[in-house]
Amino acid sequence: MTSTPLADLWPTLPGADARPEAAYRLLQAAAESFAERGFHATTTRDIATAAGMSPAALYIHYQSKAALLAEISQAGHAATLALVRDAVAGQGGPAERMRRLVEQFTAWHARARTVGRVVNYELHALPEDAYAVVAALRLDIEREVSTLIEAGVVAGDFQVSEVRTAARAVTSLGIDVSRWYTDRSTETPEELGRRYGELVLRMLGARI
Amino acid sequence: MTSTPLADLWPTLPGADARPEAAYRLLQAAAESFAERGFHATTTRDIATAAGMSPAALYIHYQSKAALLAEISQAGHAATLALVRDAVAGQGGPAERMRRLVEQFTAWHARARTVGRVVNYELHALPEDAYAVVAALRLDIEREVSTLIEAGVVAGDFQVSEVRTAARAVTSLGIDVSRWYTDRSTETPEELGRRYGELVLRMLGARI
DNA sequence: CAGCTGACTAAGCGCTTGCTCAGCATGCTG
DNA sequence: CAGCATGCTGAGCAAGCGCTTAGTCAGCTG
Repeated sequence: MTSTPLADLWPTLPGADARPEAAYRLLQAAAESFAERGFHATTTRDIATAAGMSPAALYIHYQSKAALLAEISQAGHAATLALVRDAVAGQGGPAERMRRLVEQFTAWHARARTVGRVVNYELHALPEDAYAVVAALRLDIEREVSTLIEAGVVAGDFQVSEVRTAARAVTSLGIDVSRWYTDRSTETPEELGRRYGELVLRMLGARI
Repeated sequence: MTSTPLADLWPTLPGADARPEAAYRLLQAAAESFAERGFHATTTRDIATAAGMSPAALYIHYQSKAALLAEISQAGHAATLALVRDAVAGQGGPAERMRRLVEQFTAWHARARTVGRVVNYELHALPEDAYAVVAALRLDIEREVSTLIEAGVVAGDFQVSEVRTAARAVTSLGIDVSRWYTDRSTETPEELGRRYGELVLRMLGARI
């Protein structure tokens, strides 16, 4: 039904963070429904039915419909930030690290487009406190990208006149992938990542 | 309250297409509310109140809440396609025309971000027939951009390995502007357009 | 001035929404 | 085996939804 690797985001095996399998099924159902129809067009009956239970069962595992959204959004943002930090702190010069960042950032937004849509396009539906957490994570992501571009400029590897605008363009390209990428897209997430990596390096005026 | 040039999209002066001022106020209120909260989170009471009338008055001017969305979406898409066609058919070589296209496409998505958000992020809420119209317009936009890139490649002005991917990236950059651009953005729409024009030309490997 | 029209409102209908609650089955614990 | 916690369901409540209806009123027409 979905190709989203939701399993990557939440532990399902027994352990400290383990939760009932039913709670996991609810997360999955909620993410798919939020991504397809949007938060407000999704009913608790939709989610519960897709997870194979009655609407009342949802409230045993989560406080509210919004709590499900908050959980998905926070986990998705945390995963994205981790991915970005990993690339920025990686080996090689600024150009090499930027290429890896874009490849992985892009591939993630294609592969995990279901969660990606919730992460990027359902922010306005978040309760205020969850929004604050998520907004901070988004700022961190943007800052990591800016820092890497700055490093490339200082090293003479990039030629960029406005670092903030360039950082916006880089993250923007990746984020928007979650909007348009579909099952029917001919490029694999990894292929798309490589091509976008190439385009971004040229955009930043990298000497290759 | 809003900086969106909604007035550009619908004739308000007396004439063949003129409509009561109240109908125009409803469009404006609906566009702002759909952009801020999304179609499903917007109530007919929200729209009517913002337009300074009772909920029932909405139905004198429009058949349904969805009809308002369809009108906004179709007018917005038509305006964007016109803008793109204008740039593609303009004077100069492929690079010069591409620069103008990106400048104007980007500036439009910043300036008309309210309508832009409805256009790009409320597609799923459109009735089926309106969606079909709009989907065709979106395909035309993508095709126009692809055609221009193709022309640049043939002329030896661009160096692009995958025309479709490059076209996606170009339109994607512009569309996503309507998501993140706000009143508080330091760049004017025109400044942003010029900077994005520069970035895109480099991305396409243009000899400048 | 009567007759009519178009723009509008107050009231509310039928339905769906998020969420609650009393009760039931299952399986673990002493 | 009693006692109890856990995970769940069926029924349903209060609130809010899109939209309709009956009726008001200003302003134009003959």
